[in-house]
Amino acid sequence: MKYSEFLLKTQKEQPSDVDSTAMSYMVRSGMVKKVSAGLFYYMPYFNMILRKVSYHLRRAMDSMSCNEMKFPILVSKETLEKSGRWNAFGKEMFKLTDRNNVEFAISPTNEEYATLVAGSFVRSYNDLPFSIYQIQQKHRDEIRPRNGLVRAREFTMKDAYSFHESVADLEDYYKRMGKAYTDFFAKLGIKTVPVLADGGAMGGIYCHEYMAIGDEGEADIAFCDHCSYGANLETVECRDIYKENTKFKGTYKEIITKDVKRIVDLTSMLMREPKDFVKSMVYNADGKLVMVLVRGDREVNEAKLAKLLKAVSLELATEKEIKSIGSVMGFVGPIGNLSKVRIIADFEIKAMTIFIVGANKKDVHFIDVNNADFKCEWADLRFADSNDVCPICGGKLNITKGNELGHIFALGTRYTDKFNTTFTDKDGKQKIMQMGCYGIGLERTVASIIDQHHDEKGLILPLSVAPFKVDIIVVDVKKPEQLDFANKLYEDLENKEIAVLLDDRSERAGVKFNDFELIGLPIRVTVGKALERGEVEIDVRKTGEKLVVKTEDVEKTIVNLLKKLN
RNA sequence: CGGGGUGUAGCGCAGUUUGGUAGCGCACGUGGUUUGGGUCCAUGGGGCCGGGAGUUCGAGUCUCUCCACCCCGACCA
Repeated sequence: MKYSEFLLKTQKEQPSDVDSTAMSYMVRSGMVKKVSAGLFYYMPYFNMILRKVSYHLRRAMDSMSCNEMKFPILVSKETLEKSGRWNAFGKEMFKLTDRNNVEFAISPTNEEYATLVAGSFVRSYNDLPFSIYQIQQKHRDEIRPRNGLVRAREFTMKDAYSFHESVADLEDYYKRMGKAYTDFFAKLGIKTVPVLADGGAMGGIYCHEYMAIGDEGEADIAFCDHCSYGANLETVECRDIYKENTKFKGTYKEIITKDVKRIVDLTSMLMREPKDFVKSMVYNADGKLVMVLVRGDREVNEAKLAKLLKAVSLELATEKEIKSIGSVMGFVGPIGNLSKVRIIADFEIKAMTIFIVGANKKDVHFIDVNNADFKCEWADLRFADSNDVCPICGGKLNITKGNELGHIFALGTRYTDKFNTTFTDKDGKQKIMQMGCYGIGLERTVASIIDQHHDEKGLILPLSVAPFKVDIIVVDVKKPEQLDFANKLYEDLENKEIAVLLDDRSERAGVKFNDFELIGLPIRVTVGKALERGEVEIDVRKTGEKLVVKTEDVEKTIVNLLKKLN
């Protein structure tokens, strides 16, 4: 490709509304342009990188004997209701209606179709296992799109689905797919770690997220120092290591706290720390009201709560609902004449002796409350932090940020049950298939490559994803000998299947050098004044290595450098 | 959905307080200059000042309204 014919416009200035380093480089290097919230133009250079990523992804899927196909993007309400996801995915899906008033969703992922495909093609165990995948645009009506391409409303997803005759076979395939994911990300130069995660709307037996480590990551992940344990922070179990302490039982009394609802305001008023409070929050779980207690400086872990209650929908109660249990918003607590409400407290509260809670009356709190002053169930309801220990071995937990690039699920019969997807087993009996699904977000993957491979001047693309391996810079395009030599080299390299960007623009050398560094191609060949001595210069972006080579040795040198970079 | 903010040239912004010919930098065109690290000089083009309604002799600026986008929150009961 000649730069003069390539639609690539870089910019010097920092874009104003980007919130991540990767996004800033993507905009400056002319890769993407935002159209509206969470929607982007993918400009040619970015599109080429995406194609490189897809290429490696297809090879990874090939290695898993996974068959590429394509599902419709529209899925009917009827189909999604069968799996229960019309509601479970809910507002996250874009929905539309056809001229006959049939409702559809623009698919957020395709378990339903995959299951239907399995049902219609698999007759007996002889057809199993099999797996299918597609690389397709996905649409999600995100609450708030952010972080550029990391949380967009439209994105490219590789979604794969596998079907098995037994759980053992599923688990074997799941493990191998995990390995294929790790290798795939490594091929792109991304450091990832698999962590145990929460299935959310997908459901299933268990699942792992593939997290790219990065300071600007959206998710918190925890690792153990000693064993190989790694998990999304929201799933990390906090052990019940607390002994009930009833020392100051029954000593509580009312205090007036007029117009003070928030804990921060109460702390200054009462000269206490947030951890001297117990927060009481009322949730509506599938229509039932539940009061949840956590220490004042903690946050309720809704994923854990939903799991405990086996709730599909979980929301904070409204003011009206709080009234209905005999309390007042802002002054909720576990002590008093409360009706129709289950009270669940975090384990940690067991050890608390004198603390503050709402008194279920406007402008009143109780002070010096003991955990034995009310009845409740105990459970693990909070987020773990770095003071918690590894739930497997008891080692020290480290907490860091990461971005979820891939997510694999051992679904079991979560979907195949609903669609009655059966096969005839060896014994002649009909059995339900075991299923797994495996996703990767492509744009996020590119963002993580950039996040992990850049310097202050721009990108440093790994060879595996660089759309061009070599950038030939013609210092002075008005000198025919420079242009001729560059053109010849360009053709020779292209004939060897080495993709080249030939910078033949009539810009000053500095502009071309800066663009080379910004867009991050691996090798720069400078055709300039040294050509008079029969020499050109070669720069390696990643290592900073600089070579001066004879014109007749250029090709050989490039081939060798590329081998070394690989 | 709640709170806050911003909409002015392709991009980044000033101008709005106090109404009076729409500006700056980058980018772009032309001429020259320079030529191995984003040259310099001159000159030019480009705007429904987010949309609508109003107040006014006159609105980018004031009022009302709608829209879009951004940030924070959406559990702090």
